[in-house]
Amino acid sequence: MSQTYSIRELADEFDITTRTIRFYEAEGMLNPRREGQTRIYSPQDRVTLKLILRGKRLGLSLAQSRELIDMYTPGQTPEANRPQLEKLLAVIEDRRAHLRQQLHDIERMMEDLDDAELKAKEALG
Amino acid sequence: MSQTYSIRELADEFDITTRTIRFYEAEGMLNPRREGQTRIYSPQDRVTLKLILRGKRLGLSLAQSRELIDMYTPGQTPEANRPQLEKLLAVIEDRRAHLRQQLHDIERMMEDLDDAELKAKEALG
DNA sequence: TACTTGGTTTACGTTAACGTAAAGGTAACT
DNA sequence: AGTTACCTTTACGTTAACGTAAACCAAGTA
Repeated sequence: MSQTYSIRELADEFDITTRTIRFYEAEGMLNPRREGQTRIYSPQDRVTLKLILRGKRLGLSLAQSRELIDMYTPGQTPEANRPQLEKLLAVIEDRRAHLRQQLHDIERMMEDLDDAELKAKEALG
Repeated sequence: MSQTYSIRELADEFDITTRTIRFYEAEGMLNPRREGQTRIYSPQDRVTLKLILRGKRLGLSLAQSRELIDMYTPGQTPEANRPQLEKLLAVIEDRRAHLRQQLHDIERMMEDLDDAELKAKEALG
C-alpha cells in the first residue's frame, strides 16, 4: 500500500545516523510502527523527521521543534480551548520574529561575504 | 578619544552575561585592553562581539564564527598566499550555501506558520 | 554451517557553551 | 569603618544532542 522506510533508508536520505533517529524517538518525536523488533517508518514519520531537521538547521532545539510540529498537526484543534489557541498564536508570532531576525542576519552576512570575496579576489589579482 | 565600554555595558546592550563575554575572550575571540585588572572594550571589540552573536543566531559555532571574523578582518591579506586565499573563497562559498539553505528553510517555515495561524484563527471564529 | 548484513537494547562517554559558586580586589558612598 | 557596587580569577557543574561500544537477535548468503 503506502510507502514505508527502514531506519537506514531515512538515515541515508537525510545524512544522519540511525542513532539520531532512535534518539528522536526516545524523545517522543517519532513513533514508527514495529514489525517484530524492527522499526517501520511511514511517510508521515518521514515528514516529521524532515521538520525536525529543518528546525535544527534554523537553530531550534528539539523542544522548540516539537512545539512547532504539534502546531502543524491539527490534532484536536476544533476542541482546543481558547487559551490554548491564543498561546499558540503567541508562539507563532514569536517564531516569526525570530525568523525575521535570522533573515536580516543572513542579508548582512551575505553582504559581508560579498565583501570578503571581493577583497580576496582582488588580492589574487 | 575613542569610545570605550565596560564589560557590563556590553553585557547589558546585547543581553548576555559577563561570563559569556569572558568566555569569548578565553576562546581567543576578544582581546580587550586592561586598565589594571579591569577590561576595557573598544568599538572594534564591540563589533567583534556583534559578529559572534550574529553568527550564533544563525547557528554557527564559535569556531565557525572565528573563521568568518578572521576572514572579515583584512589582516595581512596582501601578504596572504594563494592557497590561503583560495581556501578562504571556498569557505565563503560554503557559508553562502548554508545561508541559502537557511533562507529556503525560513521561507518554508513562514508558510507553515501562516498556515497554522490561519487554522488557529478559524478555530477561534 | 559460518559469516555477513541488517536490525535491536542498554548504558556510559563526549563536546560546546556557558552557569554558578567561592574568594577576593578596589573605589565610592554613608 | 562598613557597606555597596563594580570588577577579577579559578574551578567545578550543567544541558542538549548525540557518539560509541558491548552484547544480542534474525535473515540471507557462500
